[in-house]
Amino acid sequence: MTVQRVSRSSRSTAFKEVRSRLRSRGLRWTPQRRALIDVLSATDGHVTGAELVELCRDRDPETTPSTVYRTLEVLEEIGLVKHSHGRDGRQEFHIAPASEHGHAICENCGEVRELSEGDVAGLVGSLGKRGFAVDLSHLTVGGLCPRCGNSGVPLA
Amino acid sequence: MTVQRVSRSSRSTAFKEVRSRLRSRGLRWTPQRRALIDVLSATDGHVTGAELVELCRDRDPETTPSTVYRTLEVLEEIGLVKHSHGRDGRQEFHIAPASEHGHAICENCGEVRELSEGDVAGLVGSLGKRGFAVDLSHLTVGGLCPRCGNSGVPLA
DNA sequence: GAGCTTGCTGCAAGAGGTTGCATTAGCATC
DNA sequence: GATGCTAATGCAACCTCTTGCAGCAAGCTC
Ligand SMILES: [Mn+2]
Ligand SMILES: [Mn+2]
Ligand SMILES: [Zn+2]
Ligand SMILES: [Zn+2]
Repeated sequence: MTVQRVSRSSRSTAFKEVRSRLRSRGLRWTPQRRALIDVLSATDGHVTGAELVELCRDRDPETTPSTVYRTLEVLEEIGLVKHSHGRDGRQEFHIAPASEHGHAICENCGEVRELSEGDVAGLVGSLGKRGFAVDLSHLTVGGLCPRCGNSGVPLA
Repeated sequence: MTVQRVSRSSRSTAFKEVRSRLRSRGLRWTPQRRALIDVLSATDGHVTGAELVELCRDRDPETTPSTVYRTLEVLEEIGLVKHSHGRDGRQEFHIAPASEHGHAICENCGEVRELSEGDVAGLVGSLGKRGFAVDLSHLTVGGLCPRCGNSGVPLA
């Protein structure tokens, strides 16, 4: 009971924040956007665009993909989500993480691990010296994880 | 004249090499594969899958996308090409490079630069210590190049 | 609450790529 | 040169997005 009350109130707080961030840019608060934000707030980790479309359809079967994808763009502009690209290049979304980070993806089993600052410091510094400003959420590296390294036949 | 004769002969040598590499695996030498290899041998740098389909269609308007993409997979298995993923995650192909390498892509202007061993040494080492074997051709990092860093509005 | 502006939605079409399946055609053998 | 095994092709359908456009509706104003 108490738990539920807390989670409900924290969610509606999150809604108000997003709503005002949209409104301050002249953007609108619509049922479709509310539904997507609701879905996003209930997910952990990485979700693909197609998965988000499905999750929205669970609430409202009328959901249109183009609206979802366009809303995701808007939410990324206001900093609520970040996307990266999984193997095959599919989009994956995070609820805006405390810190941006890159990803390492196993090409055999699909396991995703987040990269630490230390992991990427060399690359960021090296490119930085040449004037290239790295966008951490678009730093993706494929390879084979420890479990797949000896046995697996690489896929992607 | 001399130049042309040399380039023709070096190309047909390349054909024979690929042909025998295919045959030794029980794979076949078809007109469609020959056309694609011909197209690939005439390209420099990075080409997208869709571009290759178009280039093949220039030679043979009957060209089917699925055949091209499947042939690219085969050519990658025998080591003739390597693919990586550009911004938006689209596939890009290289004629098998002397050394594998990662890519940095400007999210504003699309410029691609190849990463040196030094650029990625830290990341490869750091992941390596945790048992993750990096596939260099699937190392892509987005960001803003020197020209776009101050002015441009990021796209992808 | 009615009107108005303009952002948003839904639809249809299209781009890039993948997959299952029936048919075709390499190529090894005779 | 004909036969047969099986790999490769072409087709249709599908997946993940993306884009243009006409109509709809959020939300400001009076
Ligand atoms: Mn790939
Ligand atoms: Mn992207
Ligand atoms: Zn793995
Ligand atoms: Zn640039």
